[in-house]
Amino acid sequence: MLDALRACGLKVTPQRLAILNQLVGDPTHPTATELFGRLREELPSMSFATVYNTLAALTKQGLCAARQLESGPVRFDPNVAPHDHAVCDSCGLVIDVMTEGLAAASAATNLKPVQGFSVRSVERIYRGRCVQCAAPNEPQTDAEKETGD
Amino acid sequence: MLDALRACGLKVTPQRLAILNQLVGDPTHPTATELFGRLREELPSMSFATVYNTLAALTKQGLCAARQLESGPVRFDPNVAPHDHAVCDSCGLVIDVMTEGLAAASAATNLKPVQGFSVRSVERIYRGRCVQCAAPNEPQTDAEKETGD
DNA sequence: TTGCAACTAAGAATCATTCTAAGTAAGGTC
DNA sequence: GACCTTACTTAGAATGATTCTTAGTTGCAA
Ligand SMILES: [Mn+2]
Ligand SMILES: [Mn+2]
Ligand SMILES: [Zn+2]
Ligand SMILES: [Zn+2]
Repeated sequence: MLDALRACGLKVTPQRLAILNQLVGDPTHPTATELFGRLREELPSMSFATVYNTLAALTKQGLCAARQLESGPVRFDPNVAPHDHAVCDSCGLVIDVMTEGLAAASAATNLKPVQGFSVRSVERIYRGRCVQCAAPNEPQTDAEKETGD
Repeated sequence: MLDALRACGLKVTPQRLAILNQLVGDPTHPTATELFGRLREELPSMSFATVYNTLAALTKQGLCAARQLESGPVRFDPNVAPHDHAVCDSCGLVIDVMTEGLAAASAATNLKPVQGFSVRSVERIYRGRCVQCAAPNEPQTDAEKETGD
């Protein structure tokens, strides 16, 4: 953590360590607001702007990635390796999907120019319903997720 | 146009006809603000909220699609057939990319459940630089696009 | 025609994000 | 270890996108 910051020329501060620790290993693709909420007790004086500033700095240095998978706030991803995402239409859940086999080969193929574009990356978004929400009886809403229901 | 609105139970109003006419056949994936700007002379009294209301109604009825391809405002797409997009890192240009051959087959394959998700659709986003911006001499910025430079 | 639900206009409100100004502290230098 | 410089943090204002509210208007079915 500490080394990762130094390695890319960012000063090591308690705020940055806390944000990076919170984000690393979190597979839920949290928003800035979610991270801010989780860090309030650890660093009660931290400003919201610092969360945005820090996430922007980390993103620019490639320590995390910003993803806009749907309308609403940007989500942050500690997984900077190329991968795809599945997004639940019903509850908003986002999970990583590793491209594999034929798909991976196809992704490589797709780095060929497309209609004049010089392609730097290809990402795929699977939309549908997660396991919870696909179950016919109890579709989980965003509101329910928040109350832990 | 007129029929399309009636066919899905929406009342026909001058505002809706104007918005739909403006959007249909426009391949640039305009934002609500862009559409509002273009319609000001035709319907000077139209409210911004009406543009949003109408686009939401059209989207719900499947007459257009809302796409969040990057951070910033949502873009609207008259092309509701499944297709992919290429987005220019430099100037923001968005173009349609039709999936073809192997890629199309792979897309069909991908409608299999992914890690428990029941997949409704798969979309792909190609990121890179458009023809203008890939040219080494005169990369086109958003600002330049607006002034027509 | 008439009635009413659906629609529109105007502006306030909300949400996400960025900016500004002033103070603070990390980390290199002596 | 004290000092300096500059990057960083804070608080709050500002901006931009979108949604909400309320009151007035209109498409269109009966
Ligand atoms: Mn991810
Ligand atoms: Mn399109
Ligand atoms: Zn779900
Ligand atoms: Zn471009």
